[in-house]
Amino acid sequence: MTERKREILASSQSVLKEKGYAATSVRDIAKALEMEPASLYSHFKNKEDILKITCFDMADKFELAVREVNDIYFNAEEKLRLAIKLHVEILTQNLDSAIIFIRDWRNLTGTALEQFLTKRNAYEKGFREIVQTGIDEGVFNETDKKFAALTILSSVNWIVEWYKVDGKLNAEQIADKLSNFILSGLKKEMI
Amino acid sequence: MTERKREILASSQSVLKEKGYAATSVRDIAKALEMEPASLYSHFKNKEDILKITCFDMADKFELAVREVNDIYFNAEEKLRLAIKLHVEILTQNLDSAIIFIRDWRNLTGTALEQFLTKRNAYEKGFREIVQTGIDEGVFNETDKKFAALTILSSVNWIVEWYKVDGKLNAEQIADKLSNFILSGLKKEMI
DNA sequence: CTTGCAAACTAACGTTCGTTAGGCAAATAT
DNA sequence: ATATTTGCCTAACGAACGTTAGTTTGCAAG
Repeated sequence: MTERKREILASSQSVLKEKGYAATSVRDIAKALEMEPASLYSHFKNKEDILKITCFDMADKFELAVREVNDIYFNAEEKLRLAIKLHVEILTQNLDSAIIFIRDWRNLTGTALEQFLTKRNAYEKGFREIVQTGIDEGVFNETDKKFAALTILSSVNWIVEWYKVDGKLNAEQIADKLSNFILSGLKKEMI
Repeated sequence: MTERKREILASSQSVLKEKGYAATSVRDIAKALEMEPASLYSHFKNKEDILKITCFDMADKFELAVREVNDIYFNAEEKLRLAIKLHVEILTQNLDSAIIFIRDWRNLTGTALEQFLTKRNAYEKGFREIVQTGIDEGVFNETDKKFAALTILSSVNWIVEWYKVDGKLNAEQIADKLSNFILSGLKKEMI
């Protein structure tokens, strides 16, 4: 990926995050770059290509992060805290892409959609494994793993709806708050 | 609203929820109804009208529910459990509309968008008040109310992503699970 | 100086989009 | 029985869509 392509991608993502993939035209994207719509096709195969690259880049980042966490030998609480921290960091450091990843993946078609779902599923499985670890260790309440993992991910992903880069909370603080919120619900009370 | 209009609206929502508002054409909607695109305009002002009605109907339902909860004198835990239960019921009983409400409201324009956001804000405020009640009563941990309310709502809204009408969990069971998950995180430990 | 290449351009293609105008038939109201 | 309304139709509009073909520009390597 050339420097210029990365530049164009970043601008495209900034435009796409505003109105969503389907409601944004190639002409909108070109306009923000002060170039002709046709010029974009020197860099990208087509419009969906931009979406594909964005979604898969994000999916790769998340997949890598959760695999890393599961490879390291921590206890479950540490694992979950780390997973949430890495997730929040990826979200906040790539906010435009993250918004597109979360909202617009449905516009992928054909095999791209299938592959995306496979990747996303692997990621969710990673979270479920963390929850399972906690149950095995006896520190998390027995619970529907899938339900718990999805609930956790939904809370975490939702931050893109309100996170502002210059807000008063940084990624680590958000991750801490969220982890506390989630964990004290999941953790078995040790009386 | 005539019977026929309601019928067309329901079918439209069923189509819209699949690919999203922006990616769905008026022709797609008409096709599902086995009628001509132009005929839709006997019932709706334009395409956005369908989105508007859908989003505002849902917003009204939610707003009514949370106001009801806040009017009734319950303790905070009961209030939150009831609010979540009502919310889940509204979601699951209007799944098509709910999906559109959650995913596609951004496609509203002008004053409709403003009014929608005002309504949604009132709803979130209702949730925040419940959290506040709990803090006042000393049964919820002191916490950023806005943060807590948004996190709760995100978990609850996310169920539209995996809820299946014929699944093994009904609305009440989902609400119970979610409430337990959320509440034991929010509740102060009484040792 | 020439060649090669990357990145942009102009022009336009065929398609699909949301929407309107006007008419026709059946149901309903007077 | 007649008038009105409702619900749909056919036809078509202009605009916007994603994309392609072919060309020009500017820079870097030979």
